[in-house]
Amino acid sequence: MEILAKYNPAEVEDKWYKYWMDKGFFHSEPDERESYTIVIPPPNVTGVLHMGHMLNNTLQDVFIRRARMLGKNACWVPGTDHASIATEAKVVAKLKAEGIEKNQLTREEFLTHAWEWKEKHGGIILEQLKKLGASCDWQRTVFTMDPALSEAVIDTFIHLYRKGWIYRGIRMVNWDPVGKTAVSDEEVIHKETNSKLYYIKYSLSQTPSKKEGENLCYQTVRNSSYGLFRGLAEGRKKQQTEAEAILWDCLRNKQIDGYEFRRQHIIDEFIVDFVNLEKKLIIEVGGAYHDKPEIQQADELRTQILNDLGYKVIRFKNEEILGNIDKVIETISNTIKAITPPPLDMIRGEADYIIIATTRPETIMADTAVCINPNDERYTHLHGRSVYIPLINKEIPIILDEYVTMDFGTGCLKVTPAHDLNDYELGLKHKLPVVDIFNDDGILNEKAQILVGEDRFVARKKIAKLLEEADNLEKIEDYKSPIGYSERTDAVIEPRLSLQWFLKMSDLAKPALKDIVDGTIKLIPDKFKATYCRWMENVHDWCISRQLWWGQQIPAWYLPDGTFFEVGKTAEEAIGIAVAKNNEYAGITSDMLKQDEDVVDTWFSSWLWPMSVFDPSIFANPQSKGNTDIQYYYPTNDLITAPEILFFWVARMIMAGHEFRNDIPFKNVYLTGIVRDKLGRKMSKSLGNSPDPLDLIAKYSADGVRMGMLLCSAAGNDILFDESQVEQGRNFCNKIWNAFRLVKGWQIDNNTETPDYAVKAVEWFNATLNKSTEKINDNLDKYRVSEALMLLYKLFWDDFCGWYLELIKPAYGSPIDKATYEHSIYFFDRLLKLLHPFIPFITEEIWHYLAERKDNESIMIAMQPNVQKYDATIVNNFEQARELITAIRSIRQEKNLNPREALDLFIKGTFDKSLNCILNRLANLKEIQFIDKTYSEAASAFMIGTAEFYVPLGSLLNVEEELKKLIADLSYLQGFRNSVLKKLSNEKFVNGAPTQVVDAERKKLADSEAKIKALEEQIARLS
RNA sequence: GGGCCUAUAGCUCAGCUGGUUCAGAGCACCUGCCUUACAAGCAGGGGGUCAUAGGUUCGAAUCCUAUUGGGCCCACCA
Repeated sequence: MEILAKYNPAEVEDKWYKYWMDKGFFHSEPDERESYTIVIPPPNVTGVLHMGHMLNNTLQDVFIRRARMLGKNACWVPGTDHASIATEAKVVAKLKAEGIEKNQLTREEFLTHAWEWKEKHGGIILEQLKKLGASCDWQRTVFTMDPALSEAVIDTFIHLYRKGWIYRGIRMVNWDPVGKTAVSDEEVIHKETNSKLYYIKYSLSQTPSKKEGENLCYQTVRNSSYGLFRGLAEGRKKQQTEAEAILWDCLRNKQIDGYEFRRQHIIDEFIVDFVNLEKKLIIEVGGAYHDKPEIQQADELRTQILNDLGYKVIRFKNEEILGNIDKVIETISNTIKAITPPPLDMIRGEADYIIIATTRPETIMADTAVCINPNDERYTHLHGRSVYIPLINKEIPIILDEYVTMDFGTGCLKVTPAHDLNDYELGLKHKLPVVDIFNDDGILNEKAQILVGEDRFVARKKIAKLLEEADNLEKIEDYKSPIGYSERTDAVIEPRLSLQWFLKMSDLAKPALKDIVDGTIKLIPDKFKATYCRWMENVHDWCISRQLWWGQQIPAWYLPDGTFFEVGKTAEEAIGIAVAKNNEYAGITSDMLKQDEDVVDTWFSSWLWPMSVFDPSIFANPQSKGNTDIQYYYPTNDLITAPEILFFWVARMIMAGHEFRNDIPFKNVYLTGIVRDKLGRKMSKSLGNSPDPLDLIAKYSADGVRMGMLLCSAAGNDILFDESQVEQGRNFCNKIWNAFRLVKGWQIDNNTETPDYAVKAVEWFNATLNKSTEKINDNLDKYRVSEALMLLYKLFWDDFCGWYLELIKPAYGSPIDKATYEHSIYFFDRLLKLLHPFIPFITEEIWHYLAERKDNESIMIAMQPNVQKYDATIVNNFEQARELITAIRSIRQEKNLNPREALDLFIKGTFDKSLNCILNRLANLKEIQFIDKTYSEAASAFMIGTAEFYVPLGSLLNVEEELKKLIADLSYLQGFRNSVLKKLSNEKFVNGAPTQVVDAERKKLADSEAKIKALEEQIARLS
């Protein structure tokens, strides 16, 4: 048999993958064994493999391969997701590049293109997974738009609709103007974005012009009276509240011949109580202060100024209003009739506008109110008034709501119910109309009146200019604010009202919450539990419709006039149901009905995944037991996925599991981290910081890449990926190969007796192998994959190669005895089996060389040997010898001794004599003597545990240095002993701590004292 | 703004029930070696006040509180 000096992964990996496939080792059928099932988180059908997939799928493969080797019937179901938005976007882009617009095509034509695209590009990612070594049951490969699975989605829709959980409603949705579809909250990414805050003047009157200097002649008078007036404002307010309220009730309801009054208007810095701007009539309500002469004087001045401004002023005392309101109204009515209306442009005032701050000036045309906080004292005069939208001069009311933050912007908020979620809610509360000025692609429509046909962002720039020209733009500030972007198209999300289908979540969420709370389903790591629970407690209804073509078309039917008719799998079914409910529909025929244009959200198919991959027929009849597959494989065991989709996939699968199977979909959810680059940035195409996994495989082998990923992948923690880790993985594979070459290169001599050292080495490695296997299994059972792998790494590299093989390897050209050889092969075999789930290819390759294999054999279906009992003292004694050898090598290095020169060794204390052969072999010793007194010659002395060791060095010994070392050791030990003493002399400790701990401390004390004694003797000897 | 997680060697991280497996691993680094499996290697070595400040305890990297970094999720103040 010829073994290559250099391991050739590319060839080997392809060879064995093909072998596994040909032999059908990946395939699973239900049998009497315990099942172990994983369903793949289906990657996008048109996606390509990225580092996140690599990590995720490597982990799945490790779990699956391990389960298989533990004798379970392991089944890993692969498949792809149709990913409606992402795929449709790609197809649209591809068509566009060919000069075809989507809107030129019919639905059927478009879908033909989409399917063609899917056939061509779909499943590339699955082929890539094969390169990685994924042991998926490819015969079971599923696609979320396979006919049966699509039908399952439709059945689910119908089932939930009949249950009353799916409804249609107008909602504010996140609109993607590029994808022209609604997206779920989860698909919106909020990014801090640089924008601008526009301060826009909204006029309080239709002709807001203030001619500078016109009123200058009144300046002096005004100042004197105004100050006085303001000083009394507080007292006035209290006394008049009631009277004003009564009067306002009448005026507001246009009880005076339909004339409109405004309350607390400012005219030339005077706050007047009520004013009719059209007729320029001011009504003042007054109280007791009128008696004071200086106030009467001020009032007269005030009236005079107002008169000069063209206003007619009438006054009522509080008592008059409270006494006989009818008479008051009559007086007002008579007065107003007598007034000839002045031209509108005469109306003016100093603060004849308010300023609102907005980041979206292009939506002002859709404003239907301006909102202020009722507690905002700056604006009390605006209560009940209205303003005019600049440029289009549309009057909108000022409304009051505590929702408005007083200290943000100007404290005035423009309310645009059609284009902002909060404004929408505010609009609902205040019964405001909704004006939608955007088309579905974000272009302004005719309702905007101006800038019709412009894109929203172009309109923003243009309107700023228009506002500036009209003197309506106060200022522009730079501003950072979080903006929602579509996850799929990266377009800025436009909040938009539309008619969508929703799924009621409250009832579905309850059992799914309970499963996680009580641990029926375990999250690994469980730090995600809290987040999960909060989300499930505050779950929102799920908008399940998408304005796309690629996906499962919603089975709802509409009458020719567009009104909703009925839900049904087919038009005929819908008619049947509708007619049964209402005989009036008897005349409807299927060709009159039109199916809903929209498809369901992709997750509305993915949430069925753990069931639909096995038996998609159960959704038509949720009571059915389902086929053998689903009965055998469901619930699945582990789900390995990313925490970012915990909510919109994992949680929903749990919900669907309860709804359709009355059972959980999986027992454990292993959450991987996000793969980041060295600098901690998320790997992404746009950053270009993600290596191509296939390039990495080509460079470092699949085994190497798997190993590199796994070494740094503690569950739930993000992993900072660095190529050096993959390099380490490759180096490890190389190490295994070389170890194998060594072992396989030996000549076996049946007649040679096993040397002592080999007997000892075998004895020790056997024990240490079992001990490590136990630890590795324990870690794997707890999903500590990276730790398990690191233990294995050290077991192979350090223990097996560094010590075992070094010990037993015969001199060059000499043969090895049969027993040792066979033991070595046995160890190698066990190591390979332990390693196989992590690095499947090289282990398979070597395993086949290791012994004669039959045609159908493979390490991947071999059983993991059971851990055998081992003698811990063997491991411990060997450990002592190992430390001793290291110490001797260290002395050699320090003293610069020729490694070929043999040294003597004196031992005082406990040491397993039978290991002398090991010392001789690895430390090149002449003589090993046991003594019971401190060694008195010039020697380097050191301790391992309580045993003392001396390496005579004669004149080479540097007494001063040696002393220094010993004294340093001594002082450390003394400090250590003192701390232990302190503990032991503390009654609280002795009484309070568990006896084990106290005993351990006692032993520490005894040991340290023995050591101190020995050190003191050594120091005495040298000095 | 609300919540959660996190801070340990130059880097990436273990450290599980507070106590000799408590200060660890791998990588990187330094020194010496091309020794017949392996320089993608071998042998040896130096690195840390466990973020800061308090507290609980006989005893704290570990538990509590606060502060300060870092991250994530939710909510969006126009």
